[in-house]
Formats: sequence, C-alpha cells, structure tokens
Amino acid sequence: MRRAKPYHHGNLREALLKAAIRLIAEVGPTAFTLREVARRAGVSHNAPYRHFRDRDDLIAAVAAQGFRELTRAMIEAAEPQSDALDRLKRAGLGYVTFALHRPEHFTVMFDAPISKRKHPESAAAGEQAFETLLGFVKSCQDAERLPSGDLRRMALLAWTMVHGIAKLAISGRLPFRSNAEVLKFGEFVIDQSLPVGR
Amino acid sequence: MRRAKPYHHGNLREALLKAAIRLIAEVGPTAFTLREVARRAGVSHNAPYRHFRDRDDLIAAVAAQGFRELTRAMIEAAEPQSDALDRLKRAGLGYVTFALHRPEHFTVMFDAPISKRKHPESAAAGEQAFETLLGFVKSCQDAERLPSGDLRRMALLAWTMVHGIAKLAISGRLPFRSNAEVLKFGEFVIDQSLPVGR
DNA sequence: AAGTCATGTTGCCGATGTCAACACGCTGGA
DNA sequence: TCCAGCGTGTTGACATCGGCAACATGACTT
Repeated sequence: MRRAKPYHHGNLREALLKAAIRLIAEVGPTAFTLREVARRAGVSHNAPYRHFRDRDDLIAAVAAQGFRELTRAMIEAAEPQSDALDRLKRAGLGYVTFALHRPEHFTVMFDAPISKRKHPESAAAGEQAFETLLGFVKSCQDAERLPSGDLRRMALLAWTMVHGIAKLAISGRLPFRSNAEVLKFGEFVIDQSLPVGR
Repeated sequence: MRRAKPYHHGNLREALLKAAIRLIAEVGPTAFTLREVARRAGVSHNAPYRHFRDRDDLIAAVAAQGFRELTRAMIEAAEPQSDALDRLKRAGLGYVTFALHRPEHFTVMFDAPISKRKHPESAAAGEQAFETLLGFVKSCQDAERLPSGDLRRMALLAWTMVHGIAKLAISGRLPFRSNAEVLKFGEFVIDQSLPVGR
C-alpha cells in the first residue's frame, strides 16, 4: 500500500499514529488535539489531513490500533497456560491489565463516538478482539471445562465481567489502591461468574 | 443557599443545568459546548461563569445530577418487589435501563475526567448510588437470600455486572437490536453470576 | 436614599478544526 | 534527458471555542 517506504519526510502516517497514542495517554482523549499531534511529529498543522480525513478519523485509527494490541495482550496472557479454563481466565485478566495500563487508550476504544460506517477498520478490529475471547470460551466448551450452552451468550457474559471491572477500575470507582488488588478482585469475579464445576 | 428565589433573570443555575443535560443528550459529551448551553438558556456566553467555575464544573454538575437520577431509578425499579433478591435484580436492571435511556449522560458520569478533589459533589452522588446498590445486597444477606460473605465484595460484583452490560450496550458492541433483548441478557448475567441457592 | 454586591454583558485573546491555495520533489513517459 | 503530473507537505485564513477583564444593572441591606 502506502507504507512501502519513506519518501518525502518519512512515513508520516505511522509517526502521526504513534504521536497520537502517546498524546492521548498523556492528556486524555478530551484534551487531545490534532495540531499538537502534528507538532510532535514535526510537521505543519495541516499535514495530518493527507493521511486522515479529520480528527475523528485519527481517533478511529487509534482505537483500531488499541483493539489490535488488546487482542494480542489477551493471547499473550493466555499463552503460558495449558488448561483451557486457565487460558480463558488469564485472557480475561489480560483484558483488565491492558485497560489498567492504558486507560485513556481503552477509553477511546470504547467511549469515543466512532461511527462504524465511517470507520470500519476500527469496528473490525474490535470484533476481532471479541472473536478472540470467544475462541477461548469455545476451547473451554470443547474441553468440557465449561457447560456447552449458547457459546455466544457465554462469551458475552465473560466479556461483560472483564469489561465491567476494567471500566469501573479506570474511572476510579473501585476501592482498591493497587492494580494487583484490582486483578485479585477480577479473579474473584471470574471464578464467581463462570459456571464451572471445577 | 442561592436557590432561594428567582431574581434577575430567573434561576439561571437550574436552567443551565437542564440545558446542559439536554445538549449532552443531543450531541454527546464531546461536542458539548459551554457557549451553546448559554445560548439555549438565553444568556450571554459568559453568564455561566457566575454559576460554574468552568466547563468541567458544569459537566461535573451534570454528572452529579445523573447519579442522583440513577439512584432514584434503581430504587423505583426495586419498589414493586417484595422479595429481597428480586429487589436487587430489579435494581440492577434499573441501572441498565437508565444507561440505555440516557447513554450520553451515563457516559459523562463515568468517563468524563472529573477530579474528585475539585468536584466533591459529583463524587458524593456517585458514592451514594453505590451505597444504594450495596443496601439491596445487604437486604439479601439479611433475608438469607444470598450467602453472608464479604458484603462490599459482593456489591462490587453486582455493580461490575450491570456496569459491564451497560457500557457494552451503550457502545453498541452487544449484538442485540432492542433494549428488551439487552435487558433479557442482563437477567441472564445476573442469574448466572449471583451466588444464589434459589 | 444610597451604596454594595451578586448577576449578567461586551469585548478581547490565544488555540483549535478545517478549507483553499500554493510549494516541493519523486515518478514515469516523451 | 526533460518535463509534466501528482502525492505530500506548507501557508494563510475563518468561524468557533474556553476563559479573562472590564463594565453595566438592579435587588437587597442599612
């Protein structure tokens, strides 16, 4: 595509994306500014418009990138485990961990008003993250570590839990002072809610 | 306090708050504008500064009002039930229903970067909402409809579930097409996750 | 009756998102 | 080799926004 090589000034698109992610991490999605991103990339305030339709388009790209990293985080968290159920749990905790480490990025992914029609890339990346979680649930069913009910429904249940923990923790409404405590609570919630015979 | 009477132009503070809530519902928290609020209230663009320190202060007031309404929604949803566990479930569904009906308001309450130090009113209203939920859980324990484990932990579990459903539904990531379907899923999640002997 | 102070207004500033016009430099066809 | 076209980046402009300062108004107190 267009990321074959540097050309004029470097491959700006990637640079802008990185700068945007860092800026959002620093000042939050609200205070985030297109012009500041351009400044940090060392280009004029209008250069970004050659790579992103507008502010929302850049934000959607940031969200898409976040979903890709979230997917990866879940997979890597599950990696070391061999038992299907353990893998699912670890993936869920990986989800929460990602949110705790990059709260603003996570907020952009789920709370920025991104039109799915205008930004299908972000929507697709989000769905792939869910498919990943769904895969872990299915593995549990296949290994008979979870009852074989409605797969989708069960995956949504798992998603609901980890997402609830993540959002409440991020917004500072959980009475825990360390990420470790949050994750311990996360384990409790998962164990409590998963219909396991264990 | 200051809401003794109308005076000069009417009681602006309330009018601004109402206008702000409506505007946020229409255009979302991001596109929300102080000047537009002033316009809708029929005052100059600087009048709001006599009642709110700045934009964030108005937003915090909106959030606080939201938490009060959320508390009320939970209580009213539980009202018709007599069994403690049913009351808890209904309160939880009331939480979700509130979020579904006022998604942008709900987003402001939980995702706007509101400093608890600078806006204690909002924080207090939020805590009261949680205390309300906690009260329903406690009633269940007292009536032996739920095991008498760590009360706070169990309330947080309940909160996690309904909050997860609410946020996912709002961000359009749940594969349901009607609010009714979302609520049905909500019942499933609650039944699944509550440690009931039923 | 007078003055004080809360309330609201006007004018201004720097910053932002976005559009339009222009400049640069790599590419390919003659 | 040269030139033209186009992808990429820049400059300049405009409306709008949040917020500050100075000013106007009118309802209370005394």
